[in-house]
Amino acid sequence: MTTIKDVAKKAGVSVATVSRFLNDSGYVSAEAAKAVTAAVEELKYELNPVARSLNTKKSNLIGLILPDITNPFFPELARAVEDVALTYGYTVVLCNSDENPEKEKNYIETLKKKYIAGFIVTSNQLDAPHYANANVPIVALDRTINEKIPTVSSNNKEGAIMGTNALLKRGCRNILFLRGPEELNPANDRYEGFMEAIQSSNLQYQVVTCPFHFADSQEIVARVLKEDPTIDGIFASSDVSAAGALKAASLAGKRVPEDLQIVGFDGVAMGEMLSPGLTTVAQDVYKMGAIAARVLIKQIENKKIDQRFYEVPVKLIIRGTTRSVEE
Amino acid sequence: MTTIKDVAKKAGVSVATVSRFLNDSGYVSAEAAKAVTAAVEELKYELNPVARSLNTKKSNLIGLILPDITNPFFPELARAVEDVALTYGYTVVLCNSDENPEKEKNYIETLKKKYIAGFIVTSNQLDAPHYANANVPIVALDRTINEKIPTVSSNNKEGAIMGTNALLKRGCRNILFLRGPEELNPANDRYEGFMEAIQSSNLQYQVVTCPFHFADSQEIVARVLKEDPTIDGIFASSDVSAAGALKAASLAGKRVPEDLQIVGFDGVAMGEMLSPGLTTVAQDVYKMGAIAARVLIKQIENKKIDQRFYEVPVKLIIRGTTRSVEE
DNA sequence: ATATTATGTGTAACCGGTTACACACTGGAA
DNA sequence: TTCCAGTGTGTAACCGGTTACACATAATAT
Repeated sequence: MTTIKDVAKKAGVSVATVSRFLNDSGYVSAEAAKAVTAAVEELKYELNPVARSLNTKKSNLIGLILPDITNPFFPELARAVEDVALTYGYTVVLCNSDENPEKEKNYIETLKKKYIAGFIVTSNQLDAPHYANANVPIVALDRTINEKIPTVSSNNKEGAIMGTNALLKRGCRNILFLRGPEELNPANDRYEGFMEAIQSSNLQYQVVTCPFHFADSQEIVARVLKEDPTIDGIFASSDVSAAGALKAASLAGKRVPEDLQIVGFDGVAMGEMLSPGLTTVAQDVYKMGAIAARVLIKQIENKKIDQRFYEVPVKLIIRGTTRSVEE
Repeated sequence: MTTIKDVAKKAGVSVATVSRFLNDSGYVSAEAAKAVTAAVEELKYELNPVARSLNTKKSNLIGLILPDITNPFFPELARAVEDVALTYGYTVVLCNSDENPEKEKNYIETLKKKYIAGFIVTSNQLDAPHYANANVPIVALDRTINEKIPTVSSNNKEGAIMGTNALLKRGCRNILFLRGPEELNPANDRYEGFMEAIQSSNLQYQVVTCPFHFADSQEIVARVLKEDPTIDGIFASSDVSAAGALKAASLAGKRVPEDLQIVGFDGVAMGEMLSPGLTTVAQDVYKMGAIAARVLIKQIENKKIDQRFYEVPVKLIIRGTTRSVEE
């Protein structure tokens, strides 16, 4: 392995000069620069990031902390983060937290020892002291914030309004809203949006809390549909729940979308594969991840951040679980 | 930050003794051990992994190279790898290669500079020189091998035989096999399994190549079904293709499973959400990832590896796209 | 009693960089 | 002419560990 010393020797300068040249710090004469460039080229010198880390106390590692990569929402996020990180020369460390504060804390401490450059976090624990005291750049994704931490999320409330209106516009008169878990901030925003839209309509509705889990959702919807057969629209806070609803509906002999219309939230690929295809409020998950990564890197590199909150717009995708609009 | 020197001073011994104690290398008296333990405790000393890496030329980083975490097959794999890595004290770096040898090479080189401990790779490029010359422990996952690299995969051929027989046993007389891309080793093994099973039956069949992609599969199946309406069974080499087939079938007015039975391959969660639920040959993806991680860590830690090939058994999951067995 | 071997410890070099500091030189300002 | 700021460079300390080596002592073999 060739080291900075080899380069210095070959270029006929000191290691300090080589280092200054490589880091573009301090003065280096044109002459020296040329000699160093040549030596680097000739020796195929590549800087050792570990050695550098040791004295700069910095690295180009980014920690991506998310509950569970297995949850269909996160892979795309991870992909976006990794793509952006790569173009800026950063490396992504994957951390599945299972929403467990202990695990999160553990990751943070372990990685801080490696001089990690920053974290992108999807967690409810963001106000926990290990974040506040982390003393490392952080960006919060999807979930809420400690006021000081930049946050990227979908425009959940707006999306919920769009989704609700989509059902209203298509003639639903009795809507079931599948509300997500109360600990989840996005779920609350969606709930708010739904309430706002439905209340200004004066139509009948009901709200049932329902985890973002297929089988549970199916069961819950099956029950509710039996209790109240007049339900003609379901707005689920997640696509997985919507899929559960769709299954429950078809098992209950409801025709979708003729008897019952369904709208999901998320826009995961699976929605397209269902029959009929799932109408949904799609998040631009990739974009969220990409923005989060960029904002984090800006922080890391001490560039000015223009905003503290980034809301990524959401898009209504019409497929087969809703009817065509009544004019 | 407390360093090994602080510990040495407080314990009244030299740094060498502290280091020897911490690494359990060389001789350390009981007395010294006690003093060091106490000092570590009192100062809350934690070893700096970067400094250690610098001279040992080792780290506890594991690179996970896969085509695209967004592909539903991989998150579970990643999860398993990360889980196992965590319990052994390793950290996982996520690398999306897009099956691009240049990107793979890049990751390998970048990470080798960080003294990465080893790689888990899902790639077709495994014989490329940058793997052969990588000079780092590697485990191949799902895809094939350079002879020398330990490999973990599903029992694809056996699985294909099971899937085919499931259709045969349920009375299919004209089966369409959706073969996966020819570059993919698992796809070839599945093809082999299908051929073996079907040929010993003397029944009619046809094989169509079809990417692991929903919309493409749907289109291909729609066309084939139109050309040959007597097809009464489809065995798809992936669940995504099976989903496409299911959609095409229902759009073509075929009743599943009455007129047409479908079996997929993979066992992704989405299969359950379809209507009817997808019968499929399920891989134990988590297990594959976990085994790969364990085998890699064994290699890293110079423990003996008992095998070179690990075949993880596959399981037939019967759901609604197949009929009950004719006795 | 002497030669080995095993045990225990500290000093200092080293891993491969960065950077504080000292020093030299140049050119313009006073 | 003198002073100072700006430019350019090298020496050596330092980041926080590991480890080769030298040395001392205790235990065992001969």
